[in-house]
Amino acid sequence: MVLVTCNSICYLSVASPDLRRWNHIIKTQVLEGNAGHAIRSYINMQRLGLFADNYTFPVLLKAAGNASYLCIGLALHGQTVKTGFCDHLFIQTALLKMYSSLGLVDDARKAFDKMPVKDVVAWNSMLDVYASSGQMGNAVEVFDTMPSPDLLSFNIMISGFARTGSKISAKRIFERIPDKDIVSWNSMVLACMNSGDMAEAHELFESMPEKNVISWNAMIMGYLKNHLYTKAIEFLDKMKVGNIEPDHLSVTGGLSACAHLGSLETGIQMHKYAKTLGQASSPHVVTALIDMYAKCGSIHKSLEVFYKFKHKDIYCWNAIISGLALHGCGYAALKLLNQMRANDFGIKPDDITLIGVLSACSHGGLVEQGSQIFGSMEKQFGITPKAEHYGCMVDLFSRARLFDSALKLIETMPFEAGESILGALLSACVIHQDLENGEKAVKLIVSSRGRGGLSDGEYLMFANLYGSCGQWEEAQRWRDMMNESGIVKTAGCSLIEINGRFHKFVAGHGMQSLDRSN
DNA sequence: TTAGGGTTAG
Repeated sequence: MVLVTCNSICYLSVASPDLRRWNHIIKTQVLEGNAGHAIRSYINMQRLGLFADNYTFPVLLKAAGNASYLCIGLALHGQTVKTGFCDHLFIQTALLKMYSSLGLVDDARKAFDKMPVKDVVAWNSMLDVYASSGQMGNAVEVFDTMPSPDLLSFNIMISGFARTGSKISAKRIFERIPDKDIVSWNSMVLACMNSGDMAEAHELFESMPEKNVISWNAMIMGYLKNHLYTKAIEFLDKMKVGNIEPDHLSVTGGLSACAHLGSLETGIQMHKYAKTLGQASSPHVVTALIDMYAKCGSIHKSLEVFYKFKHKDIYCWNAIISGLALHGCGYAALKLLNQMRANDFGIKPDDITLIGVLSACSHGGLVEQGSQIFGSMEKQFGITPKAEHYGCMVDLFSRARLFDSALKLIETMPFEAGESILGALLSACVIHQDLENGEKAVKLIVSSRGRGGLSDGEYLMFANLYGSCGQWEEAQRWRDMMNESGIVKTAGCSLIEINGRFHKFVAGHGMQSLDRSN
């Protein structure tokens, strides 16, 4: 038998019934992430008169699931029925998983229900389908029915509850495990973090019998999620002192914290540290660097990192375009949009790219260009505008004082105008001291939500609108209404770094110095 | 066969 390789697709030049060889080839291709090659190998195999067996089908079904090949997946399912392999336990489980990967949870359940005999792998696979899609009610039902749950079953349940931020349910399961492993502990820490209970997360973290890099990252990411950025950096520092080497996600978390704090100095140090760790060219880290430099005010450093990086993917492009938007560089953002689509890179913009581009147009006052892109999103980019895109356009029109266009867009859009869209409209009226249009916006907001449904921010914006136009009595009336409704506005505050120290400005209270604490 | 945040307007 002679194997010929062409573009990583294998052909047998001599028709040999060596099915085991083919199974090995297909399996390797799937493991390498080449689902398309695996399917094509299977087609070639069939051309040679060979048929799939109980080793081939699970791998093929996995390939179809991984690559979201719905039609191929359905055809393979049909073949298993025709050939009788659908009675095979492993193939039934593979079918269940394939439907799950295709996002067809109900079909996965059907495959599960059809199984006459279910082993623990089948039960766990069904549990995982529900837990990873956030359907914890169904997961509990399966978990309670299964005959003998193992450690994996318990861990799947905890991670499912962690994802939905259900700390109490997660803990109930956690406490039932006789021999917890590191996955159980890490998932439980995440459950606490995702439900906002940082104290308990910390307590658990301290009492863990062993920790790995994922345990540390769970703490860093948890603090980030809960907006405790300096705490996140503190944990990264502690990793350095301890024996755990931070990985690319630890560094990404640290950079993200710097971005949120606007701390360029710490960000630069973090960049140096990433270099010493050899992670400065990980795609995650590069994206976080581009974002950090832009958010900390240095768009030039941001561009430098972007241009130096050779393997630019959609995340990098989106990060730099959003960064340019933040800095009001409308034309530069448009230029990069064209560059990414050009043959050299050939990357297809997604909905996030377009949010960045539209906001760049908005900040740069490029009304015509923004409108043109928004109008051709479907045709040119194959992207249906979401509420966020409408929000950018309302912002763009409002900033350019084109209130009629903004109002018209709000009236015709297929969504109910949320707080952010109406807020964009209103804040532009405040800036331009435009009482007439501002009142229109107030009426729109009040009528869409009712007076009882107004947020504290909206009450204050109304008051600001009237105040900015010199209507002090009306402004006071809205403030009074806010106080009457029992809303206490949290004081606005901002952090700024001066010579390595953080200073906090709280509205109405001036400046406080801080030592790296929020 | 179970654990982890790269990019998202105002």
